Amino acid sequence: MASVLDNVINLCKRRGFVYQCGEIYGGTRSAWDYGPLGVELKDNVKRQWWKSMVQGRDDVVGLDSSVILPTAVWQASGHLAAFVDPLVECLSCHKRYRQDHLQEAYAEKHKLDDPDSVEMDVLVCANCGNRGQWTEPRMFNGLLKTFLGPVESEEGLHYLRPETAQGIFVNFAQVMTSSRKKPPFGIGQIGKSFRNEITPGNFIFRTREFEQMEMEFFVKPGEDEQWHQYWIDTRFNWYTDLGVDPDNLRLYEHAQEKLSHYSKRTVDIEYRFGFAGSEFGELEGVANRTDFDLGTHSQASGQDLSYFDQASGERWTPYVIEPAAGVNRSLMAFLVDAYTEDEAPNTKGGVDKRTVLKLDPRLSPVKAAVLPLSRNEDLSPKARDLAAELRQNWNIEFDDAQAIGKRYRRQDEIGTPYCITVDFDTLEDQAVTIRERDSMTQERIALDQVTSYLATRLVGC
RNA sequence: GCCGGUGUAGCUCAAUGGCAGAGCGCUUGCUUCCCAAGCAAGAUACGCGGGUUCGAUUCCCGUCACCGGCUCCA
Repeated sequence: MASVLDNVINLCKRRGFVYQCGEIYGGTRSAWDYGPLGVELKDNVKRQWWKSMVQGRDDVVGLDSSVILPTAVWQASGHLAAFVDPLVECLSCHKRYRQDHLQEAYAEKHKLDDPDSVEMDVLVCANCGNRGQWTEPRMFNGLLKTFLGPVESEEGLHYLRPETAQGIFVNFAQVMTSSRKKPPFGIGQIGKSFRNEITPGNFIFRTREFEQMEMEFFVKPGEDEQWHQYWIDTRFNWYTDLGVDPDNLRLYEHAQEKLSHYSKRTVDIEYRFGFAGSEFGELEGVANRTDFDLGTHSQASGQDLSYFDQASGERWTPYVIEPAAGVNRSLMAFLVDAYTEDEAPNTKGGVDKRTVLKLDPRLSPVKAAVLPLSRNEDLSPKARDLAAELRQNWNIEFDDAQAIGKRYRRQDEIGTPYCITVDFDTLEDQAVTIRERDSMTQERIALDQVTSYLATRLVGC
């Protein structure tokens, strides 16, 4: 039995939302390419985020910082140390473990204070029961390396960012003064990040190249906990406002001892993707990063990144609340949540399956399709003219191939909210039939009113 | 990276050590055609490399990719 997730993946490949990267050369894992419909959808997701998180708010400004930063940034941020994990492998069954996890588990069980002192030859493989048979630990680095400059040497070693956040922290003081903002305020940014994941997988869910929508919100210490809750709620509502069923969303509170090196508290927003192993998958983490980042960058760079509060005469380093969302993951969640299979009557008196993407129109890759009732020397040009007019404002498809019913279904499948039919009566009454996707209701609208008809219904697109 | 599984058309699946098949989809034409209609025509596949063989999509080896697990978290 194919799951909704399988159906969505299939639809994505079939209709050109997502292609496998480098497929003609056998493909590569790590990344995916977005086709004609995929790029529209992804762009719409990003635009909606930007509108609600940056443009729509007086207390947030935007930024676009670079992928490559000075190596010192990653030194200070802790990523060079924290993104490296020691891995060991059981010589008997070849199962792999993180060495520090094994040591911690052993130390806890035997009430030892120092996990680092636990020798490998006492550790037992949980999978096969073999004791003390391990490979030497190998360091696994999660950062992608590249070499800058004419000669490939260690001096040219740089890293691609594993998160966009650091670009915000290092620009904090400049943005604050040039935009004349003061805490509480935020800096938002959308961009690509890179992580050398051990196992990419679950379609576009985990990849080595991915896109993030991050916002760092700077607040006065002591006010951080209220703001943290505010952003958890605000971000949860963003998904439901764009049509995601709240029953398919949940909040996941990170255990205290498993928090990232920078975080005091993190709450994830997860979606019920229906993965084989774990049903839910993370869309977004909302973290309280405290003053960790500005603090370490102040210290390492020698630049003062604190804020002088004139009202109270105090100087403090802001705390940071970070809602960090995955573009590709949320795109996937919107698709899975919108996917429905209706039953619709057909001309033969039977019932057909109708696949409909019930996407919010703001996310739909195509806003309307213009369909002449049949391919005809009078109807097709008339319809092309209308499509050209509407294209000034929206992404519009024109389709006159094959039967009209089939064309409606094709549009339903990609989530197009409106289908506009030019028929033989149009030549007489200068009006068209507009059919709405979910209700399948039809209205007769004068040709010169079509733009304003759509404009009132496609608000925010 | 390791363990297990899988690679045939856009999709879902057949068959075969000797010319590669279907359904759906797609393209073109015809039909005044409003919810996957009909008729006709057409395009498209054995993941890649090597070996065995007179001959390999089929058997063997390697490789690449995908799926499931380990590790990760946007």
